[in-house]
Amino acid sequence: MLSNQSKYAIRGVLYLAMYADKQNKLGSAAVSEKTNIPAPFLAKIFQKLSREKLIISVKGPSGGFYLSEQELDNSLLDVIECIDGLEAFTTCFLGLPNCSDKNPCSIHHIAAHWRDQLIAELKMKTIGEMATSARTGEFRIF
Amino acid sequence: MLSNQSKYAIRGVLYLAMYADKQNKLGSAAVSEKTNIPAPFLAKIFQKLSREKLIISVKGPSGGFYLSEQELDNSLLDVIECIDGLEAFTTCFLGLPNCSDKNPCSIHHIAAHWRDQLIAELKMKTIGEMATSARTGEFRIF
DNA sequence: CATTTAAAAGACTTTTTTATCTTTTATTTT
DNA sequence: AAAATAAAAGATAAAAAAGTCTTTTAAATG
Repeated sequence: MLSNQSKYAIRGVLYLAMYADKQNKLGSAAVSEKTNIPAPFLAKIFQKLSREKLIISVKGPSGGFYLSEQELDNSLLDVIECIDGLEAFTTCFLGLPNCSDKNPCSIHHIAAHWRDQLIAELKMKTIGEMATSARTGEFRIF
Repeated sequence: MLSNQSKYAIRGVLYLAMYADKQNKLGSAAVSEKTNIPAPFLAKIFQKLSREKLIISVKGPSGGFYLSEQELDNSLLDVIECIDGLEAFTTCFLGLPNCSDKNPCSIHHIAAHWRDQLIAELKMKTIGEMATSARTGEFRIF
């Protein structure tokens, strides 16, 4: 469903949201160590995310990555969209070109409804909300 | 979510279920032409399916592939399982090793419910039922 | 029984995804 | 301004998935 890149991106961003801020920036190497995400790969992913303004990057000494209020307001779906795009969510489950509610493929009715729900939920959840939940121990990110 | 192989497998099997039987076997080349699935790739997929007894293969003149009553009773999930396995459905959405209801990842609650429903429905639907629906024009497979 | 037909099996190629490494650029501190 | 630090960018490598081709094996028909 999600590519490894997207999975790593979500985990990396949530780690930053939880443990980094303007005063305490974190390098990709540090996050890699804590989350067991391959370091150079995570660096690439952070590059993409910062280019799309989903995280803030600061070069030089005491530089690193963090999220401000603004970035914390983005949704999980924004992160996925930045890395994978939305094709996996919007294209037919069986890969048929003209599949739709009016002209459904064999598993359209099974899949489409539930997929819409998933998208809706991923769109609602902000990074900040998720980080708060994680801090209260509601779930873990590594 | 599903690999191309699984998508092709579902479409190929449904085509056989609809248009082939013991008297009228179909070769992979014929199915390929009708469904626009790359011919040698479909042949590979049919090999796997016949090895797992999800379709019947007969060699020689007037040979080909078809499904008998027995095969028509298998579920869509059986086809997916034969090709991709069930990992995509059973492993954590974020790839965390110990993710479970008790010890959830950040999107576990969002994703797990959705996925369970999808599995349940794919398990219920038999190839035969799907083929019948397709014949009545309820949906299309190419 | 030889020939023909069609699938099985397996080797091989290409493309995509995943991952790594090196060089460059920007920022801060001294 | 120079040195040090850390991310950006881009080139490269490895692995997996997708797709193709060739040879072998089995069955049926004349």
